[in-house]
Amino acid sequence: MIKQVQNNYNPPELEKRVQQHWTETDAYHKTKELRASGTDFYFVDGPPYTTGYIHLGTALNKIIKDSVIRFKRMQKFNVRDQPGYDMHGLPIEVKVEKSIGIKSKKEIETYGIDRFISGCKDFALTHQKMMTEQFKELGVWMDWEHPYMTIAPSYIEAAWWTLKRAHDKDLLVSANRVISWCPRCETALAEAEIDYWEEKDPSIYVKFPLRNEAGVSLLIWTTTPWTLPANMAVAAHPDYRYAKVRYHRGEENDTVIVLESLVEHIGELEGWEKYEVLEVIEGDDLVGIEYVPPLEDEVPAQRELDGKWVHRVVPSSTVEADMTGLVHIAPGHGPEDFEIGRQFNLMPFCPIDEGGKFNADGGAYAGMFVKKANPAVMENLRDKGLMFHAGTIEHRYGHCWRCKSGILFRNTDQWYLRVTQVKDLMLSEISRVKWVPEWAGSGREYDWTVNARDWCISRQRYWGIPIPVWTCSNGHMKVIGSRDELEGAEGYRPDMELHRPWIDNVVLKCEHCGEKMRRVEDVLDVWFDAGVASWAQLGYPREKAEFERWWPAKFITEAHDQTRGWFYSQLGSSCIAFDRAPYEQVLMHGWMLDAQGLPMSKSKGNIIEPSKVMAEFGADALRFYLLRVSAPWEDISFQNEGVKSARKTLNILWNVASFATMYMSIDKYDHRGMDEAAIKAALRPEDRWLVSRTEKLKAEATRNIEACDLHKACRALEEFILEDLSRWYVRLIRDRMWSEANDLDKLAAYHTLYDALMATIKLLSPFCPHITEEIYQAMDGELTTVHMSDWPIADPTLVDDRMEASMVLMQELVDEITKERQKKNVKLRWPLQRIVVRANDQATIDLIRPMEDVLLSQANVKNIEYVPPGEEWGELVLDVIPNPNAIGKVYRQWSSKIAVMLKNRPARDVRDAIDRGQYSLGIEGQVIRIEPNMVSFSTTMPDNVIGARFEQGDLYIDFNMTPELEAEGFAREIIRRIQQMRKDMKLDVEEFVKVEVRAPISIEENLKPWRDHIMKEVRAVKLDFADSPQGEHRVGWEVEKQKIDIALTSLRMKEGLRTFQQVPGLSEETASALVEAGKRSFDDLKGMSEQQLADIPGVSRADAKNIAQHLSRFAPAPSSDGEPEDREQVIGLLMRVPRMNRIKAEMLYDAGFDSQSKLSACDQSRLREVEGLGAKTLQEIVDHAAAGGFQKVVRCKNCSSEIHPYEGACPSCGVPVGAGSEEPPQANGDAKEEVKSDGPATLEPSATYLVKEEKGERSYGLFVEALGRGMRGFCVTRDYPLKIRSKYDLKDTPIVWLSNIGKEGSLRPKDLEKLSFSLEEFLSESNGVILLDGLEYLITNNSFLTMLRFVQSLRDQVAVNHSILLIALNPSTLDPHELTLLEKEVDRTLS
RNA sequence: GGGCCCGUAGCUUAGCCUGGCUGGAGCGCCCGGCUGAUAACCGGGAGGUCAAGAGUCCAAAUCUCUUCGGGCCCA
Repeated sequence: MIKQVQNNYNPPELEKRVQQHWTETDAYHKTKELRASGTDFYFVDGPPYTTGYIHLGTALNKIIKDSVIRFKRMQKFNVRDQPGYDMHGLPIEVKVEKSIGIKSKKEIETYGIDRFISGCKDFALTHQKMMTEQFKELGVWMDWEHPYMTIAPSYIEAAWWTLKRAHDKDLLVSANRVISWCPRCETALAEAEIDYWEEKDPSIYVKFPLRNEAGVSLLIWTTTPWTLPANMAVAAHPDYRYAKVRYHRGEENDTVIVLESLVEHIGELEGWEKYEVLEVIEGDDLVGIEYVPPLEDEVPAQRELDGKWVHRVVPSSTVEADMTGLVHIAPGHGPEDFEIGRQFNLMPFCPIDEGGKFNADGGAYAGMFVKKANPAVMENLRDKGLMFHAGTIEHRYGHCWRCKSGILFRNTDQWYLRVTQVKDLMLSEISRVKWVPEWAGSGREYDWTVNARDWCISRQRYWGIPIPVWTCSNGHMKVIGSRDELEGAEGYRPDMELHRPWIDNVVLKCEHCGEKMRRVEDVLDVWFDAGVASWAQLGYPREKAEFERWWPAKFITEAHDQTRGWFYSQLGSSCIAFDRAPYEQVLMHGWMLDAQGLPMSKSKGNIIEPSKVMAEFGADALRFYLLRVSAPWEDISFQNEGVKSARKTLNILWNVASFATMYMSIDKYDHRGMDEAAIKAALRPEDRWLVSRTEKLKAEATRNIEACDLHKACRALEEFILEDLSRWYVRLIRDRMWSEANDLDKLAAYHTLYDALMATIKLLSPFCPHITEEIYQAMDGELTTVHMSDWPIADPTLVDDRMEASMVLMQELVDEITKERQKKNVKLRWPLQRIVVRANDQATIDLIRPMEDVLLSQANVKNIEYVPPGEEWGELVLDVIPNPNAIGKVYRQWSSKIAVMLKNRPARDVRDAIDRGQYSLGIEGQVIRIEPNMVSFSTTMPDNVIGARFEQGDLYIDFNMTPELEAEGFAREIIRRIQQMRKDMKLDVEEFVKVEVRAPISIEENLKPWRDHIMKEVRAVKLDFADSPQGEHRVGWEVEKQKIDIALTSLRMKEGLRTFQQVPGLSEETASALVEAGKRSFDDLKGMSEQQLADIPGVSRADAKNIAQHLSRFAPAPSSDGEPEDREQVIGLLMRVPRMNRIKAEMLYDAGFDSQSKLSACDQSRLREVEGLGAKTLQEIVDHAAAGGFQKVVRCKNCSSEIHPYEGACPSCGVPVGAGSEEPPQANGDAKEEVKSDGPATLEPSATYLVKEEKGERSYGLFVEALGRGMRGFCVTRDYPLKIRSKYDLKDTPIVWLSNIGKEGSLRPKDLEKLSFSLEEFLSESNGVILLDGLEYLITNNSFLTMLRFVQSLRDQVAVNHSILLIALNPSTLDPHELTLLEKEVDRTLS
């Protein structure tokens, strides 16, 4: 059965409910089971690093994955969806170090590696769990119970196996190379682990004197003086030209060798007075020249270095033509230097230890930290006269990604994967993989891989996968590929921890020499962990079958930074292990940036937490926003407004569902029980149109998702929901829904709407899993969850382009008519006699004809007429315009007379004749021939007809009113007013009413023929015309400048039904029997015996017993204190609570809250037991009680007499006390005094005034006058504050400017809380006068009711502390009905 | 410094591949309307140096080049 969805779309609540539904029904597992026999689809989750809370980027990542997985499942694929977590590595080590309070590797070893590793493991597991919870909140469905974790033994084994495989292929090597090194973490770092930022460093030019040519030096440049002690050579470009320059500067003169083209520039650095180029030397000729190392005295080790090329110029084409063109080479301190060193057999001399300090080889600098040695080195150079120039430079320098220490280059022994050996394979694999967007592969990934170097996979750390290499003292090594291979080894147990330090105690026996083999101490680069994910998560190599079944991955998706990360590490390790890429399709997505387009980072403080966004707008809105806003591969600059508008879209979808389910549930519509053939035959053109649109949507959404254009799919869905469904189709079928009969016409509309809505939510469900679920369930979906549905497949035979073209035309015509109506100020409620269409061609008319009904009903027009194509509309008034010049040339003397005669002839005759050739007329017996050049013609519209254009023709709209049309217009106006009043009274849609109307006699006559129609539309059982209408709710309306009073009385049948259905087990039939018998509330049943109840027709004995029991349940008071007090009095007391209405108040009374004391001491848990009481109302009661509302004595707004809390009205003048604003406004017979004078009234304290005026002159006048009497003032205004201040000379009176600009002193119109806070603060000091100008603006931005409440509360505060409130208001900006309500709340109205 | 991507209204964006009508939306702003889907919704208006410059072309937001700015990745 179709159930009505809840009234309001409240995402956080809804999403919680839906997630609970999923848990309770085991929806996730059922969905997976349903697809278990489908085609396998291997999705591999890129594992997020477990450092803590997820950020928006992580959220986006999982949202994309979840959407794709859900989509694939609906397409019947059996998707493998194991989530993963990356849990090893330096970041966690650093966090744990911090938490323990230690800083270095030595301290870790003192602390105990075992304890440290346990800490790391705890950290990783704790954060993994936290992240899982957050992913679940996003609505992501993955196999959360079975994530793959890089710390699991089977995972570690897979990494070992991969390394063994590399070893077997001779791709795993140990080598001494220069690599980046973090001196704090004392470990090697991969390029991916280095952060770069601008930093200041020395920039020095140093002279290297030539050994065999005194007085001549090579000039080199460096930013790292501390590398000079390790200098081994100088590189020159063999193809460049160098100059030997003799320069003079003051006393000093010297000769240096530099690049010829840079002489001038270098001269400027040091301010050479003059210089001469002694010789130009080809770079080639410099090669081999020997120099004296600048620090050979300080670093004695320099003298002991030997080799052919040591301290000589070497050739290198890597030298660039900048700085000096000569490069200092220290093979122990730079990768390029190392390469050159290897080429020329220079040893990589590196006098630096692991902690970044000079060792004994560092001579004079031994023990110094490298950066600290810089000044000492420079000092020494200066002393020796070798410092040519010293400055500083700002450049990008690398830092450890975790601890931010500056990196160094050291040469060390590390383990490498020889990626360079498989590079060609990797490149060809990249070309084979499908990348989205295409350039992610062909551009980025390809370029990155082209530059690939061997991958240093060893780290001198603890928390990582231990490198499975064991060596013996004779240099033999063994690589372990699985735990089985450790079987029997000393210190090995099958269930042991495979991490350090435990694994380090496993000792093997060397197969070659029998010596003990120990594990090398290093652990693996954490990037390698994730690289093996696609087979490690399948348990390979242990679980071969799983691997055969799933591998390789069909689809992966990560952000663009993974080009060098996961995309690459997977590709590399897979090419090594399996000779192919481990994935077939890669979607590269973008990053989340902040609103300014900058990356979010903790240091910038611009992090936006997904949970906060979800709490405000819901996960669905966040998901929809992120997927819709731009192409997946583009970065998203996060805008709160965007999420808000996504929410709005979903809200509209919700409204459509609410609309559909409301009527369908009332009519007990059963979609599956329909006679399809009969429905098909009954479809109206507009129904077939929606069907066509729906089929197109299915095709478009499918195509776009399959192309990974998720944004396009979302946009198509949004467009359909907003334009086709909500703005158009729902509008078209309103009248059909509202009809009472269950005829085929209505069922056809239900059927169409149902199908379209069902298709929409299925198509939307991968993106917004919650809202679609709730609607699906309400629409009586067959399955446990919407996510078990099959993906809708478009039926092209139902697409009807002609119908769509036809509808586009209808929409255009309706728009045109609406626009013209607006210009003429004729509301849509007023019917028009006819429109006339003059189409350019017959085809256009043929498009309009089938949809005439749509056009007429939507434009509220009675008839449509067509002018045959090519002709003019016959009713256009044709005028003849004589051309006196032309006439005068021929008939000079008669020309003016001819003109007059022409104008008086029937214009159509004249034109027809002219069209045939000429027109003749006679003057004084002469025949005058009028030639075509003597006249022209013009047309004008008939009276009250407006011409408009549309794409394919002209349109004439006849605005002439007839008494019949006018009557209908008035009828519709009255209907609207009554509907408004029904709404104010919060009546149920199905409730019946009695209506009394007073209208001017002419209107009354007009209305009489429409009486039945009005009654039907507003569900009235009685409609009378009376001089003084009586009823529960009375309102005076102004309709077309005529006063009309309407009074409404509810029959309260629905209310009664609802009340009686609260009795457990009471059927709807029995409840209506009670209503039939005139009973409306439990009160009406009180005192009745079981017998008396049973005597009511339709009430069985069992029912009677049931009712009696229910009544007695509420008999005892909730607590002993306080006797029940008078029902009306207590109800009156309750009615003052905001959101309260009579039903709720009665319920509370009946539930035992029947005295002032009980109410005042209201107990929340007791209140919660009262069935049918909403959380908000409950809160209002509690707040009201807490504020002493049930005891407060207030003053009458009318006569200022005291009113006690139990009094519903003023004891002296009878004016009712203002109640909660949800209560229907009580009509008030006694009109309040309206002061009609222009002079300033004397403002009385404790009063609130409403000043009705176009401009604020009077209210500001009164305000200034009050200030003049010494009162403190406070001004709230929409006007520019400086202008107001000077115009009224407000001096230092505080002014709050209502404006959206958000500057100081201004207040956004939505920020009511701030406004009321400022006002309260002002009022709390002492009494004063407040001018509130700009209420209209506040109403526009909030809502009328909110502002009414706001005014009420302000008024009450003003009354209490003898202040004055002036409200300036332009009455024309408000609905008369709203104005009335407002006037009732103030003490006096000035106009 | 290099590679890739991006730059269109105050903000978020469509259009660019494949050149051609008045550059299209949403939010925000201003004005108006509607009222049994309604703490909604609808219509209208203002707002554009298509980052800048040059080139190709009859014609450039669109193609090419240069410059500037932003992001990612590298050096």
